[in-house]
Amino acid sequence: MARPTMEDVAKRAGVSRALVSLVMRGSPKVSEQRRTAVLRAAEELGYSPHAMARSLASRTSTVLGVMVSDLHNAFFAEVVDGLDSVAREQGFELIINTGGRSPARERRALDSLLSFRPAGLALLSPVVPTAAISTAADHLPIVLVARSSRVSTVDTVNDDGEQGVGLAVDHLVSLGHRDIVHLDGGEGSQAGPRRRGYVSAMARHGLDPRVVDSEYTDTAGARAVQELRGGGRMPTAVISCNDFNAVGAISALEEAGLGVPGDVSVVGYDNTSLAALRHVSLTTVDQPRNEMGRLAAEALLQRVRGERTDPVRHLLHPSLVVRSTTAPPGGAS
Amino acid sequence: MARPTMEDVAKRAGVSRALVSLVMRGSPKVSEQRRTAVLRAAEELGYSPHAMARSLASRTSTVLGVMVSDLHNAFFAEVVDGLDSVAREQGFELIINTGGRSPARERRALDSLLSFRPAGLALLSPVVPTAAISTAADHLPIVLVARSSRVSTVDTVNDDGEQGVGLAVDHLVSLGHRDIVHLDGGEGSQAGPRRRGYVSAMARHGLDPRVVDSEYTDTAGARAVQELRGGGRMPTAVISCNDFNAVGAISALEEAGLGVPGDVSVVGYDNTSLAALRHVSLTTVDQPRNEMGRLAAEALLQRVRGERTDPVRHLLHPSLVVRSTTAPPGGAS
DNA sequence: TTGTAAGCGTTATCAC
DNA sequence: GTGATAACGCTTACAA
Repeated sequence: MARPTMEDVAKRAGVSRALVSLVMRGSPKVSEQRRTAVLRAAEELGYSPHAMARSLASRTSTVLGVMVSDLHNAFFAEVVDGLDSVAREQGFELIINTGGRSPARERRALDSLLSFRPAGLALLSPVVPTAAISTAADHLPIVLVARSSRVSTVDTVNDDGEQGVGLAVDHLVSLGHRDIVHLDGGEGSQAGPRRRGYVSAMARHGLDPRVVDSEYTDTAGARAVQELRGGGRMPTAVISCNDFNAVGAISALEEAGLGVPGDVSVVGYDNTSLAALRHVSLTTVDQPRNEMGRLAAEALLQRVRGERTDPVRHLLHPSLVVRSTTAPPGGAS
Repeated sequence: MARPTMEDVAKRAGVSRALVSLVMRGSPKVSEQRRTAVLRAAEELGYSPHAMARSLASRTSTVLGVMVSDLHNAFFAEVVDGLDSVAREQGFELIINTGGRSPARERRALDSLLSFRPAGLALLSPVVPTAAISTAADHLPIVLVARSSRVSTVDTVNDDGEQGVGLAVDHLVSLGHRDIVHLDGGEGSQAGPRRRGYVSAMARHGLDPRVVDSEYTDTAGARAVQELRGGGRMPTAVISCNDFNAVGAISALEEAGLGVPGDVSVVGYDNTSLAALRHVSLTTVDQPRNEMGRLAAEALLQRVRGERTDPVRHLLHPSLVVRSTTAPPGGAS
């Protein structure tokens, strides 16, 4: 059960521990003969280097910590993919931990990650208080994804939610819609910019904004539509705060006998895999998630290498993906 | 930037390093006075213990490694939740890594996890070769989730796919269906048991099985339905290998002008959050994912504590969740 | 090119 | 109760 150590390999190869260390790290100043001897001994013993001991001795780390606030949301999976590919390219590896969208669990996840002394930390849509983040930022580089912050020592990567919802409004207006409602994300992350984007885009087109309180879930989307029906005037188009909400809205509309997009057009946000399902085929706003992950990793590694100390704030351009849930108002179903 | 060490805390509190260590580990044999002094010093310095150094010195680990084959599949998120809660209860923490369903990436993820010398390893639906797994199993406890294995040194946790699909067949037969097709998962994990369950359940009811090759994606499900239409006889019911496949099948059926469940009933597998969306409302087979995670963690920790060396093979009972995509054949749409 | 020796931050074993 | 001191597995000057 006990794993072999460098000492074991050294003994078997008849060399010193230090030499094994050099071979393991691919140093050029080792004779070919010794190198193969060491490598063979390691192979025979099934030796693999002890990352923790290495990091302890070298006072360096090749680990980036990632805190994913919610593993259930596929949004983060692609951000992690982006982080992973850049990290790997540059010789770093990821360790992931999850916060379950609870500040308490997130705090523990953060501490756990920190206890491994990673070179840097990426927090994906964290809900922990800013204070905890800025304290941690005193000790290592931190990048926030899908959460903005004014802390001057952390980098941030976000999509421009204002612009994204603006694209959705423009699209609907160009189709001829004038009565467009926004189903709001409430306290949810990034809900603010999306709402602001809606309001200002409507104003730009000289239209009256109508915001209905809702949340980032499909039942909330359905409920919002029911409220809308109770309230009297039905809009010709709905812009949801995210894809889940949009799907809930669609099913409530259909239950009410309203066709999508025949009677009401619906636009989502995030372009999750759900939106791409042919059964759903939702027009939605795409965030460049993979790119966000890549930029986050790069921001982290720049700081790790000491290339930069000023904070960087990436604001990426979202794009509209037109599918089958939007059409001119009053068109055939 | 450099983090404070135990030495720093000791100095500030005016005690020895060993005493700080005792306090950090909550030893009872420390005077109340010194304890609070140490704790305060640690707080002021922002000290947090160095997990790697601790593990190195104590020759123990309180870390469980988790390799998630595919972060995009929400199935695993709940398994991780189960693992996490048990691990936490027993004073362990998780570090997660992802394999992206590629054997090469998975190997790297495995090595990375191993390099932290965790107390045990949970592999969620891994695709790495058995050899790699059994080699690793020589050095630490390993549990496989959603992947069976005959390796005598690893534990496994699976749902009984045969039984699960049997439930689906029974349900459809009790509704009056006799012409039931299975859309097969091909090489996918757990596709074999599901197919066998279908065949034997059909035989039990004296019905002819009909298996159509497919895959675990919605486009594959749609394609299989198109083949079925081209082939002539349409069944009255379809059992998909998983929920994604089922949703694809539904949309292809609807595009063909066939109502679900009016003309054709559809059953999925996994009870993912997708199936629960009201817009989908899919009848499906539920795996007790959280429970699977909990059992996996418990199996691991039993071995870690040396309480057991014989392998354990958990085979959990799935259950049927009846929603809106199944009805008697020939019924109204 | 190779070996020796001194750490890295912690725990464990003793004495006091 | 408290404090030295020797590990843990590895890296890294520095010497040889």
